[in-house]
Amino acid sequence: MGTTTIKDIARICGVGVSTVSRAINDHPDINEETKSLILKTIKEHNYVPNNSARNLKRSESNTIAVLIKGITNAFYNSMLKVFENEIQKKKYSFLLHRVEEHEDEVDVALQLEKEKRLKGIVFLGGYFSHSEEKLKQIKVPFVLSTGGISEIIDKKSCSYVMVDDVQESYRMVDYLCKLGHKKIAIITTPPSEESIGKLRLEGYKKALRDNQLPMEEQRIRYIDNEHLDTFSMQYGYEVAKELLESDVKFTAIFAISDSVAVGACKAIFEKGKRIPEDYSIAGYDGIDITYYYQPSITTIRQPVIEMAEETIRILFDLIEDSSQREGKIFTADLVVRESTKKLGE
Amino acid sequence: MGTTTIKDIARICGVGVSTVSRAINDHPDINEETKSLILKTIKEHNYVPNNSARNLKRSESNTIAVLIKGITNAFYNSMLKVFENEIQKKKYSFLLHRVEEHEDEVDVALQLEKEKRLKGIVFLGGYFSHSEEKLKQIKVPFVLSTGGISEIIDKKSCSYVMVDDVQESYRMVDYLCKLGHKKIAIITTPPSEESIGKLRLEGYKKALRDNQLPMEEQRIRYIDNEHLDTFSMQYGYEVAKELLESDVKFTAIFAISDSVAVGACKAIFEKGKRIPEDYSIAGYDGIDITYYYQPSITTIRQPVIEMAEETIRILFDLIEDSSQREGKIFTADLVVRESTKKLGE
DNA sequence: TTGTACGCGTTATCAT
DNA sequence: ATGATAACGCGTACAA
Repeated sequence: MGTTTIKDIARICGVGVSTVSRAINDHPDINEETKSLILKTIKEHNYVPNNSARNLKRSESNTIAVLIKGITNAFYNSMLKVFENEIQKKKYSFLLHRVEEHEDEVDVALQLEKEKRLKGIVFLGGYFSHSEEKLKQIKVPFVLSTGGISEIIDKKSCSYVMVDDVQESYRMVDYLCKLGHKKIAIITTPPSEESIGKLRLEGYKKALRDNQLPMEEQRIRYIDNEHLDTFSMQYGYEVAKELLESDVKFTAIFAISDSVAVGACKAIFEKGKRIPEDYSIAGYDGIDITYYYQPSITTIRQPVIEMAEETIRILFDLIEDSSQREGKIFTADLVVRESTKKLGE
Repeated sequence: MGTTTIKDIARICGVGVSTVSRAINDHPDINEETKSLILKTIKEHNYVPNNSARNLKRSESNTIAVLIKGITNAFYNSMLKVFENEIQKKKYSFLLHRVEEHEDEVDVALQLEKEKRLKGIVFLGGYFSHSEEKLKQIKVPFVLSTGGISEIIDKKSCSYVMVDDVQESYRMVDYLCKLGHKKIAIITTPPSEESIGKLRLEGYKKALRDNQLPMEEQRIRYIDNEHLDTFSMQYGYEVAKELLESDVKFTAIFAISDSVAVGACKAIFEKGKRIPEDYSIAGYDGIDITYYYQPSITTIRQPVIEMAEETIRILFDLIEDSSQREGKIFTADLVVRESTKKLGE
């Protein structure tokens, strides 16, 4: 014998398979006694229904999938908690699926949609750039959440919840300018990398321009090394170290993410310099460590909880009211902490 | 029409379904021309095979699943990378599945085993406590990796890779004792919580005993609040704050995890105290931030890469050579950094 | 090389 | 309330 199936249980109980099915799925039309008998034998024989067969037969499920690319980012966790709760509250079930870096998230979605008869999809994170044509293939409601949406995508064609990365990084750099910093370095991703770093760099450039500051290529910093995760502390450390050892002048660093900022801080401390007395440091994301780091780090905090709530709200609107697509751009907070100070004070 | 199936493709191409199937699955017995015609039409019509049907029909797959409980822990990521690579290298496919806190990981495994015809399973993290009887139900090879294995489980009955949490936390506390600290507080999980914290607390107690130091209940610190994640920075912060505001004397804190240690540091700084001059702080896990924090934090570093490699090695041994169960306990490193110092120096 | 027909394990429809 | 049976979409023996 291979694995126990519904037929085995039926045979053992001396009933038909449909009766067993009824027992499993809490159907009304079934005698309480036979039901409990069946349930008992199921336990005894360790019978586990085969999900593939169920999904195949079922014409629909109540599953919402959350596809997440680059699970590394710490703040996804708080969003996931919200998703989980809200989805459960609505009596749907929740499926978290991690998308590998090299995979195409839309392809994965398409597969899952068929395999699990999804009711809805949330795309979390990642730098979303897909042709409209491809997105059209997705037949169930979906929402793009967090993470820059490439300009390639027509925002009119799908639902999304995001912050404007260009504007928010502009906000930070502008703040540094207003503090009197004129030589602001940025630690960003290499140009070859399709990522949110592009957008944040753009905000940096725009802020310098608006503040009539020259943009020096020398102060745009990155390392092009595929073995280095560009959103890690180590990356920030390495890049900042190179910067400090060069003869490029600067009084502040804007790091593309909080983790990178932390790494940069370490490099600065190693050179015997102080923060913010010698250099001001700013991050982006608003993860826990910025509050707990010593000194605490100035950052851009995305309203992750609210964004997650809005994401799921929109998704359910789409599902239940089959309403129109809906997009929302959130404003982030500039959280001023100890790592930045007015120049010359 | 609902969704396109293999039949539709067959009809469109004017061939039989089996030919289409052969094209999809790279079977040898097929004419190159018909194959490319089929592949072309598949693309054009955006046909996506239904995985549920495939899994149902397939008697076996080449999938290795990694079940992970409490995805929060940062160092799981490095292990996952290893798993992913090694599994790919062996031409297996990799399935990551997150297990919710309230779910039973073995039940999930049992389901997945049937649904996906798994070849093997890795249980990652979590405080593993299941009856042998339950584990016996899993028919495919599996390895328990990282995370304390409850004493309930007979280690002789399954394969595992782990560090001895009792011994390693003993190592750390013993080190603190040898530095001259006689009043060492511990920030741990509440007794109600079934977790790895129990084991680390045990090591703490044993170390005090062996160093002829009295064990003061007052110095065993925790907060019993289900809304607080006990492995978070915030938890460390809150507990340390309570400790500092009590009149309990101590010169060192051993935190149950690095994140907790970071939180504790913050609380200490807020009170205007210094590390390590006023208090020594020690963590556990060896995550990135301990190196980048200011001051850098003394910790126990688990050899995660090696452990991951060993895990996958054992699993493949089990699968391919159907060899016997195998267990390995790794020794962790005591990484001495700036956050701890000899008392009175 | 290609097509037909059956079965994978389950749910749903229809009798009974 | 219960049981037989037809799908669900795919892979694969087997026949051609």
